[in-house]
Amino acid sequence: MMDVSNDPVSDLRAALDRAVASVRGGHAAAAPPSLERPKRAAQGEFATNAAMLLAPALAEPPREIAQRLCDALQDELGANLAAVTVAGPGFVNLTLASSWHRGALGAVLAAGDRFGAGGAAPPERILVEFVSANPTGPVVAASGRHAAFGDTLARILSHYGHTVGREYYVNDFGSQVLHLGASVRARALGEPVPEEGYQGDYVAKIAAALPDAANPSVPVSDLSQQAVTHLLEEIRATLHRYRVDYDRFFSERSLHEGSPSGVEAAIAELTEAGHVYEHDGAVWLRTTDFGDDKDRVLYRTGGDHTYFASDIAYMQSKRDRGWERQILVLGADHHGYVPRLRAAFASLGEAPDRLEALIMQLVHLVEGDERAKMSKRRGEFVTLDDLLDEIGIDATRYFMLQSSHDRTLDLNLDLARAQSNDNPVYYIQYAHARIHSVLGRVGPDTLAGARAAGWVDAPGELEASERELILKLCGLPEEIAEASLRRAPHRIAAYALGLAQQFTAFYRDCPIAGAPSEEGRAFRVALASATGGVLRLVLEMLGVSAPTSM
RNA sequence: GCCCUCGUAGCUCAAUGGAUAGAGCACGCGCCUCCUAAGCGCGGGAUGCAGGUUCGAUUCCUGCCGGGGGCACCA
Repeated sequence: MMDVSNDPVSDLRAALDRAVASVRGGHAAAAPPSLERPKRAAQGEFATNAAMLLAPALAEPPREIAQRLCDALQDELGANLAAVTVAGPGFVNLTLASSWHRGALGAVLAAGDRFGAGGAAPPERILVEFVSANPTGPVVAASGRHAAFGDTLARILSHYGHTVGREYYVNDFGSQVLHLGASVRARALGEPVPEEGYQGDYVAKIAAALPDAANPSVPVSDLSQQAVTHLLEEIRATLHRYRVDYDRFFSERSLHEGSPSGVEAAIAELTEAGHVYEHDGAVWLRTTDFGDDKDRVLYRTGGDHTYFASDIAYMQSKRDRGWERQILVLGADHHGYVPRLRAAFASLGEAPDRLEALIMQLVHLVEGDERAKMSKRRGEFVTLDDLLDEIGIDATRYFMLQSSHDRTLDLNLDLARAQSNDNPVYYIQYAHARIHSVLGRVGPDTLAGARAAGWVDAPGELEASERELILKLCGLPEEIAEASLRRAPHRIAAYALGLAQQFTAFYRDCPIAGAPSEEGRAFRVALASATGGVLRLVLEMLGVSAPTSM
């Protein structure tokens, strides 16, 4: 559970709940009341719709209920409440006193790197599988979206209190891999690459790197495995450069080894549960029992397993290794596959909602007026490494994370190249560097003293941009919760930009090193320090570096 | 044809039932004796169309239009 004393907004919500309880008597509200930041400054620092929600049950005008709620809030919050008013159709607007803001800053500083952490209720063991591109070529630029999304989602869920694993499912078994091997062999011998093969120049590089490439006594199937191993190392290195590291690269091949193999064990379990039947010489899973629109084949006529069978065995493996929830980050071209996966998951006796498929929309790399085609087989693609060389790791990660995963993303290469300094990520990093610079100016003793000070009883009113910045900082726990619950890393990208903007406004309005009083200087140093810490925290979640000078 | 998904400023994106829809880029005009001008201020500009539910809809529902994707004993 969240440590309530380190989340000022949670404390405020608790006070609101008590006030609402005293007003509503025995009546129940239709929904929990909101407590949110209004868009306009004239509407206070927080607003609640509680009175409007209570109106039907109490059969009274919302504004009258709101007036009683104002009195109850005044009793709850005492001197920490500067103003409370009824507005519009029955909103209650609150403005907090400077003592509240000072206390809130103290709570943020006390929380440190744990600010906004641990809200998950209950914490779960969650496995996030992402990218999982076939190991038949380098990582393409578009996979950078999947990689950044999956990785940052994992970081956010982890901060929120879940136990999170990252896996990459390696399709190292089957005909695509054999095509790769045949292509490498053809390149090594200077022969034309087969129709079904891979044409890219990278195939020639692999051929040059593998001693057995042209050796006729080494069968193509062995060569295929060597090529996969080689490519997998490249993939791992590229993703590591992109700050994406996995707990495990899970081999599909391993599901076919041993006796019984993973696939055999999975199908045995499904058979035991009565979901499997034979028809026309093939073995089928009755996925229509769990919402799919047709049954699916596990073993084809002739005995070959389908990829679906391997996928089921992999889901079983995840389950048996103790993962309570499985998140799959899939490409838009796989969404038709989801109903059968969900049906198979249910057939394994799991609650269907514990398998979540997040469908990523496409990334288009735009160059000039054209969308670059990215086909591995034709060798016409931009690799993730190319993109990182071109616009940098920080800009790539931020750009990929900026938009919601269910929207298509056009990444304009010309723009990214020409205007990389205008990317929002630099603005955020600049705010962080500036904080570091200012804090260096005041010296370590002042900094330590400022951080340790208690602010609650200090006199004096705060400047508007000081209050706004504190409120922005206080918004982090809620953003973490939203980003976690909605699987929406882009919220954190938007928050980071907003926080940087709020800091810049404070920096403009309020001299830090040159504050008029000693007490005010210490307070501003503490505020800048807290902001730097939260910026570092969110940049870390985004996988973007937090430079101390620029 | 059927199914899924997305349409918000010129462009890239925010906003999961709240009040006058927010940023960045681009554009126009102003700001460096001043803790980093990679910055700040001011200005114009947007919810695809039509209904419905609601005190209140960018948000939920229906239809239409437009983009993307999917409808294999392929991988």
